[in-house]
Amino acid sequence: MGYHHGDLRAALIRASFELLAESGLSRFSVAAVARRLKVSSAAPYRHFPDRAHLLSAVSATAAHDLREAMVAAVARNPDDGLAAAAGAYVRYVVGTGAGIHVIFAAELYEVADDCRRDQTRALMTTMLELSGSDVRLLEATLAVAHGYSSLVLEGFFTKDSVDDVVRRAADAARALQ
Amino acid sequence: MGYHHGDLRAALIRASFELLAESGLSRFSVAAVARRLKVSSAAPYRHFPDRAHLLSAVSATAAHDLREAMVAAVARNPDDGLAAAAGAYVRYVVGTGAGIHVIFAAELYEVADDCRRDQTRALMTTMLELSGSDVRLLEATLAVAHGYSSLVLEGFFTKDSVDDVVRRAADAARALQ
DNA sequence: GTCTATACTACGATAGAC
DNA sequence: GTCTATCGTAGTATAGAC
Repeated sequence: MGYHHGDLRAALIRASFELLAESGLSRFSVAAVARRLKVSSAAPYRHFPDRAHLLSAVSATAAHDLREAMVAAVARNPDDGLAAAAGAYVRYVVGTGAGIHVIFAAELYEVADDCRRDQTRALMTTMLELSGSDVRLLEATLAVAHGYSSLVLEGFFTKDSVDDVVRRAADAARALQ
Repeated sequence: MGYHHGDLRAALIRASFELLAESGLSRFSVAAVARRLKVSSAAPYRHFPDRAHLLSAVSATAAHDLREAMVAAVARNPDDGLAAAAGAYVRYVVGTGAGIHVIFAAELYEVADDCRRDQTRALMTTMLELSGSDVRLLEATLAVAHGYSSLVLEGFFTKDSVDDVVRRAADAARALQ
């Protein structure tokens, strides 16, 4: 194949995101990621011991980026933080396909990965702070945001722009308070 | 194998539900359903031309049963219909694993199946009526119900009883109105 | 660090016997 | 209507060459 990367590890994570955005978690595979990068199907195993650990690295990155997106959205809307965060969640997940079903995927439960643990904890902590430490409000807001994201990814809102859906999700989140 | 069924077709649909409830759509396969019923992996293909058509029959059954569950819940709570329906959605989906991600699965889009089409249309019509033909309210309520269901199936509420989660989902749905 | 090649598993689907 | 047997495909993962 004769293709060399400066940093295949990082490229694998990037390509994983592309695959998730295009086809979702159900179609994610190490082989498909390798194909996308035009490396052999064995190459990824030099950087990740197995499929679950690659997915774990994706989860950690998604948790980090999602948290950043939410924090930025709150900073832009200080009076409407939680709703803005819900909107940011929808925008991020619709764009990347990497929502809580990836970040907290059941197949990752027994994968020990300190980086992922740190990023997911930081994400949860931030979300809890945004909810004023109201766990019930947090879960309801997360349900709305995840629900809207899923409806988009499932193909329910084919003619609606992402901006519209983000707005409606934020409206729904606001109504919960 | 030497095992004979009176009605393998119906048994396949039932076993598919068991599989969905235990392992979710991602682990669903014709082979696994056949194993569960102790018939050969070829037997299902006498009753369904392919995997998608079996899943389509499951989708039709789920749409029918879910609609019935929602209608019954509304009848028990005439003053609080939409929230009760949202609670019934969560209860049904948590129990069966067959929510909108199964009923409206993308892999079924090009499967022609009049039965499924009728059942999914009836389900959507009923839900729209419950929302007073307010499409925005319907989508928000569905997002909440689907969101809570997903959080349960994803393992977020491990120590909470289903009844509790159903109540909280109904509370959240009520807040949207 | 990447390749080629391969073993193993699982699934979808079909052919032909009974 | 179900079986056994089989083919094709795809994915996970490993061994060994370079």
